[in-house]
Amino acid sequence: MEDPCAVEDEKGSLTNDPSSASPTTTPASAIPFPTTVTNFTGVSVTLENNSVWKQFYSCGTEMILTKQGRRMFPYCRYRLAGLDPECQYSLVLSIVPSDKYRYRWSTSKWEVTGPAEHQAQGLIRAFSHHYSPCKGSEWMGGLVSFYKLKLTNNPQDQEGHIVLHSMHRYIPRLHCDTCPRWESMTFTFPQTEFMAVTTYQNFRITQLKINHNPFAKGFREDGNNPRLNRVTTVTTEAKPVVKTNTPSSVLKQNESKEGAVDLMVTFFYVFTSDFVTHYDKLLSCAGPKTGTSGSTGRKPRHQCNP
DNA sequence: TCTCACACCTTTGAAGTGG
DNA sequence: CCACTTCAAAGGTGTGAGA
Repeated sequence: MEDPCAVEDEKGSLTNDPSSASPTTTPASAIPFPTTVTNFTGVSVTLENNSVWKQFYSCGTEMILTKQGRRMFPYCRYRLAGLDPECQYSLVLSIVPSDKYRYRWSTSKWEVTGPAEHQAQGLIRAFSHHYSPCKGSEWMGGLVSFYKLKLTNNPQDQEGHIVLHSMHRYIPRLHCDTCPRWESMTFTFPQTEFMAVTTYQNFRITQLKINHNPFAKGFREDGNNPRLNRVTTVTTEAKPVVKTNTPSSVLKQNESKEGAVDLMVTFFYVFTSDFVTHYDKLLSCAGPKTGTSGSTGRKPRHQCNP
């Protein structure tokens, strides 16, 4: 399936309705977080969809956890520079607690309710790009997207999804390791921090998700959606109607495919400090792109399904 | 707080059609 | 044989009821 977020940046301009802003939110433009991080060796990583992340961060990003696994939205998409073109690198996205607390949603803000739950050893916490390892020139030649990463709250998950605790705060970290591993670099973007939840708590986050995520298009206001009409009727006071004149229309205008090669991702397990890869099937599905098909280069579905 | 069924959506390859 | 259109399947989305 095509990268659903490929046009979100170009779209970029979520309705900036001041009247709908929560008193506790921060204007996205006022967030000083860096778009590009450069380490001491000169390697730099750019958060490609930074504008979207900033909009979500200004409201307090929430990510849904489900038993079967839910994709992140927005997801992490990077552009790398400064790598040794001939050196082999592995790219891994890990998601780590950003503090040691558990939270609850109280009317309009998050409150600490106690210490964080203990994260059991061996739980899946990282996601390796399936091109890993790959030459620096190839990593730098396109975008590195982790849109297939899924989050779950199921400790028994066997699908390779990242296991998190609901109502805890996390932050993704990009690891760039040379192969063989004699150097490791980690890049973190504070604006990608999020709260893991099983149900959205902040309705502004729901609005942002609906406006930006094409898979949630059915919840946008178009005047002909009986379900949305129902929701509007029932929750007029609590949930202002989603405005869509911008995102959905711009989305149509931006249906041209993203030029850069959008690298697929796959998963791997973390057992203590050892990474055990098991993505043979996905690798077999990661053929070259053909024709006007999407940017994932996936093979027919019946071959991809485990 | 969490799980599940649901309706609606996008994406994609296969099948069908016509030149 | 090729280009184009149509269709169905897979899978992603948030909602809302109920546990």
